[in-house]
Amino acid sequence: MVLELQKRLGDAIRAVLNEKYGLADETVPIETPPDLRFGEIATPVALQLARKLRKAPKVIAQEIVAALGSVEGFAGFEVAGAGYINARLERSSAIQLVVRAEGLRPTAGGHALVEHTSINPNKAAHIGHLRNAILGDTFVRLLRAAGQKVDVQNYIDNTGVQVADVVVGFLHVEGKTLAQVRELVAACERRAATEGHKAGIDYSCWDLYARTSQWYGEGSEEEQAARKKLRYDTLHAIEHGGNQTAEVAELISTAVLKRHLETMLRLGIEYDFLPRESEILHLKFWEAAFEQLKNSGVLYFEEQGKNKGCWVMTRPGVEIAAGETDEEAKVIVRSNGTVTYVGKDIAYHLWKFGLLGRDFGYKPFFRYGDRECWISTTDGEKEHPHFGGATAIYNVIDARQADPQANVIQALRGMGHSAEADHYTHFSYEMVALTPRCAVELGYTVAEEDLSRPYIEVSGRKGFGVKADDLIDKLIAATRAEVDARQPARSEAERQKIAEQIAIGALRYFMLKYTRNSVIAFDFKDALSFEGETGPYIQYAVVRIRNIFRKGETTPEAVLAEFAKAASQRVSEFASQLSGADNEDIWALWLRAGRFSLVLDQCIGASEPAYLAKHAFQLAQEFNNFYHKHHILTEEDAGRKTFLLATAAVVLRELVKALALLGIESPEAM
RNA sequence: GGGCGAGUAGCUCAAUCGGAUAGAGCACCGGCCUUCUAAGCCGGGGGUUGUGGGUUCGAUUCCCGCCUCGCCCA
Repeated sequence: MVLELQKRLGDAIRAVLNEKYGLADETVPIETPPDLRFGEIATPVALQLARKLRKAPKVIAQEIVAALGSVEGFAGFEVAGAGYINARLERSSAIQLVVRAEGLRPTAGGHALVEHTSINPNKAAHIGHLRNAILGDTFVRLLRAAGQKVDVQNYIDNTGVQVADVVVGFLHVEGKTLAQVRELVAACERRAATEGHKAGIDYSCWDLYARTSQWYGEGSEEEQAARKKLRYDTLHAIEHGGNQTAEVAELISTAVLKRHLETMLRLGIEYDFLPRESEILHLKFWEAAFEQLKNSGVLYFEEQGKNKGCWVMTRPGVEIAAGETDEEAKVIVRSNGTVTYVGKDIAYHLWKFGLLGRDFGYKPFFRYGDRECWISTTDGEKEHPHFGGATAIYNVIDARQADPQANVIQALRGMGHSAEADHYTHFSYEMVALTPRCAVELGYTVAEEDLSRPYIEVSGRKGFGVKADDLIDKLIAATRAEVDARQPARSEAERQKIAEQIAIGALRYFMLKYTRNSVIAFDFKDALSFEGETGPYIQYAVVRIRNIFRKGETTPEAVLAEFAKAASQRVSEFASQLSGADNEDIWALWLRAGRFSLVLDQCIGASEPAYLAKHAFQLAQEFNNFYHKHHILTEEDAGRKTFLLATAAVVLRELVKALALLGIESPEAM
């Protein structure tokens, strides 16, 4: 409702500016005033025009208001402050728009591809991965709510150095054979089925990875050199494929990947397709991309300087005189012929936009009940869904990867794919670190100089961090204890379900309340909090509303249907329910409820889910205020009671909708 | 050395393209459960927005210098 009326006001003012002053295409900033006494929508447009028109801002504002006349949906306009134009809405018609949930749908169409999670399949997922997956999954939900077709991908680097390290661990630190690793993987799966995910292969790999990383640095210089060689020989064997080492890597990475999918499923996170590095290598994506890069002149062969013998990338705006070399140029193919990570990433992104001319093979990998998650393979099934060929892509990748991401975009642009480069979004976010206190609490030894720092970076290599499943378990245990105390009459299964809903709500909200470029200094005290600005606070507001309808023996749907039917005859009654100082909070609540499409628009425009998290919290907060001030079920005036019930019903609908987009369920009881 | 990000209340964070009195949560202090659930509500103290300049009718926001911290690259 608010978005629609903002747009209408902006259009009306632009028309006035055009007619009255001959100003075409003037941007009209639309704002929300700091207080309801200034109206509901405002613009400082007169302030910015003062110099151009050489008139006092107040005079311009008055002229615009006079020329505006009446605008549908608005009760009036006034000039305030230094020259603001404040608009007041026609409240009774505005609430009808809110009841009907009318708003501008953001332009639908387009095929978006969101890549998130992308955990190295060599150890258990940790809290940093949770932030990535929750941000990505929430953004997928937002895009879909805006009417876009979205494919969700989780890129799997199953041939990288991290996987190689656990393979070295199994084969050379622990001295296992392929058959023994196969048996271990199977044993872990059996044990995890009965003992829970702590018995999973990802947990054993967590420790082994840390041990192996340490092992590389131990022993004499000769031993260390031999171990380093072993590491790279293992990596190359895995990349090449078709040998026992690669088979171990395949076993481990596949088993760990399955665990990751299970962990994420606990949070309601699902994927459509899992493209793997092994297929990017074996299906020779790079070779196809290399030809295109050479032909388009993006890559050139360096004849001299420190990058002699490498294929490097031209840099926009950098002129290299004849005989000179660009020492800062990005190396894509090293002088020994190996391709850098950025090179392979360029090939992969050409595929994402349907520009590579090659495709993966596909086979089903993981079942979500009603649908299948597919994985890449060299020889796939004949019948499969089509992935790739997107018109817009979003890569949920942490801020440390900003440079390589920029390099890929630069390569696409250099190849002439400027439309694709424009629709390539590095959905960047900062890391999740641990507070020193939290690290000490977990039993890690923290260096003296680190104790005074605000946070310490987690490190999989050191085995330093909080595992995702451990955190989820801890949250469920805490919520379960509370639910058991509050809901003794409910069944075991019901209590468990509610506890899980609250725990996941707390976790997802915690990861979404911070804007993306803020480092989260993780602490159990904050993450296990269920009060104040948290998921459970919002869920609690939902439960309160549901209780009102339960005790009132009616439903939100019935109330809203009746309300909508009678609306046209009751305009003046609504107006009186919403006027007067005592009702200002009720109007504020309706207004907040009507902001949804505006917030959705802003979230997508800024790639920032935190705005919706904040919106949901504010709506819940204003509802709690309303809840204490107006007692609905004991209201004696029937018309008033219906009006209050309709208010609660609309807030319920908006809260449930917003929570669902944040991936948070709304419990029946708490 | 170069690049990117950050610095706002005791702590953790917001602040819609430069806009009206810089807002929340936590913590602290004081109230509110015989009512639709207190995982809640109300009230209170808390700020030279790192620092020095500049642009502007107006700067937490934009520009320049400096300081501190983090990350990436060489």
